[in-house]
Amino acid sequence: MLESASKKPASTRERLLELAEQMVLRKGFASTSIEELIAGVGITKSGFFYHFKDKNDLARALMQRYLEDNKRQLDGIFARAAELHEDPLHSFLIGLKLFAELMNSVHDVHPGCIAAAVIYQDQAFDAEVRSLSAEGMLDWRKRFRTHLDRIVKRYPPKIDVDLDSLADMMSALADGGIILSKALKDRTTLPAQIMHYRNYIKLLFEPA
Amino acid sequence: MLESASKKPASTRERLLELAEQMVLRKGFASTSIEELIAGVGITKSGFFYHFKDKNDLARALMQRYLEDNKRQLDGIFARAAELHEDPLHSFLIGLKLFAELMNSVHDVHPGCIAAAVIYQDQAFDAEVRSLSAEGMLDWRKRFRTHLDRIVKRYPPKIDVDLDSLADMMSALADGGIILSKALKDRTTLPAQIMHYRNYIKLLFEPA
DNA sequence: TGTACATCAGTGAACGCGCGTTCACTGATGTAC
DNA sequence: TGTACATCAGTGAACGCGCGTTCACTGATGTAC
Repeated sequence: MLESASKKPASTRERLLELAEQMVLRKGFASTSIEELIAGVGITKSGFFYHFKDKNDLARALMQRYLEDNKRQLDGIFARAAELHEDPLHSFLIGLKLFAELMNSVHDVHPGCIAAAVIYQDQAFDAEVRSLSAEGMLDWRKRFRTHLDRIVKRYPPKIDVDLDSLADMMSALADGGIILSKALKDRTTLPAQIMHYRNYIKLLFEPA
Repeated sequence: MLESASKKPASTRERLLELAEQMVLRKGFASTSIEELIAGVGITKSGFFYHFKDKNDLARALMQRYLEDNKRQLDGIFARAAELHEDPLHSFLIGLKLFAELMNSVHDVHPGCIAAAVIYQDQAFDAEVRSLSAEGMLDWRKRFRTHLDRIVKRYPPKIDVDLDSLADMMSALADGGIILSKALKDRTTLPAQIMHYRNYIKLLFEPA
């Protein structure tokens, strides 16, 4: 209530994107019809085509918006974690805990990851949208890899591991955890998987 | 060559399912048109409706076929692993290695998991198909949970973990690893994630 | 061994509906001089 | 301060095409007696 009072009213374009995201995550892109979308937002079809040149343009905007929100969230979490502890391993572990908590608190069941949703329908999108989703995955790799590089300088791992794939593991568990949570309608599975990643990092790097 | 010589020619129904699986994994269910499907198999549209009562019936058959193949594969792998070592932890670790190797060998890039594909388009399917995909996830949980229960009896874990979510972690990493591998067009990411799971299990249970 | 009937694996034509897209137009607001 | 023009955020009607589904029919093979 307090929050919504402080929000400025969303633009038509923003409301289109918001509703489209929900629909794409629930039904897939092809089943998300412009017709249903505009009915939900309350404009005519031509109004839609004023905002987006065609349906693929909507997909592109959706991906971009999603990736930006995503970055903002992760930046916030790990900036906060860095404030709370200066050691690279411990600040990373704190960040992962914060991430798990965030995934636990916000939603009923996590609505899903646009980048992952696109992957299973990628021939329905143009090349630009597909490469955006790949970029998103590589951004996560780079982001987590940076933490791991700092950790590995101070803490030798107990098992030799490839750091890129260890960074990727976070994406894999997030995407996989979301799928489990949607399939089983259980909001706890995603945070639980993030905490397993945290355990693995602990066991791998934390001295005995 | 040798293999294909020993194969009996696939039935029309089987060829429909095989092609439909590829198409669903590439474009999503809604974009997989009956029209394109029958063009690929070489029958008429009415021929399709002889085999499947409607499009959802195709989806149901697809899911069932996928889940059965899946079970057969995992049964084979872990039966073999049980032959190779009687200790529950070591035979599980062997099974995971075999699993990673299988995922590395078979495909160019892993084509995808039907159960995961369904999750991001679930409102396009009827309730039966959705519940089949949830059953698939629960089958994996039960399967891996059985191994973990036997392990935990002999080896106390170094960190207290919930065994259901530790079992789920394998599904999460498989689904997430597939998404990564499809997004980045890199066949190594899926087996790499399975090996990280194996590392985690080792670190968690193996005595120092 | 022949005939009658049933089942299997389809064909061919037609259906209506929803979809994405286009195009000419409009009323309200902003900007230049 | 008034007029002219431009931009913004849409409307309304029409389009054709592809889609899933239905229905009456068919030729080849299998089964009963």
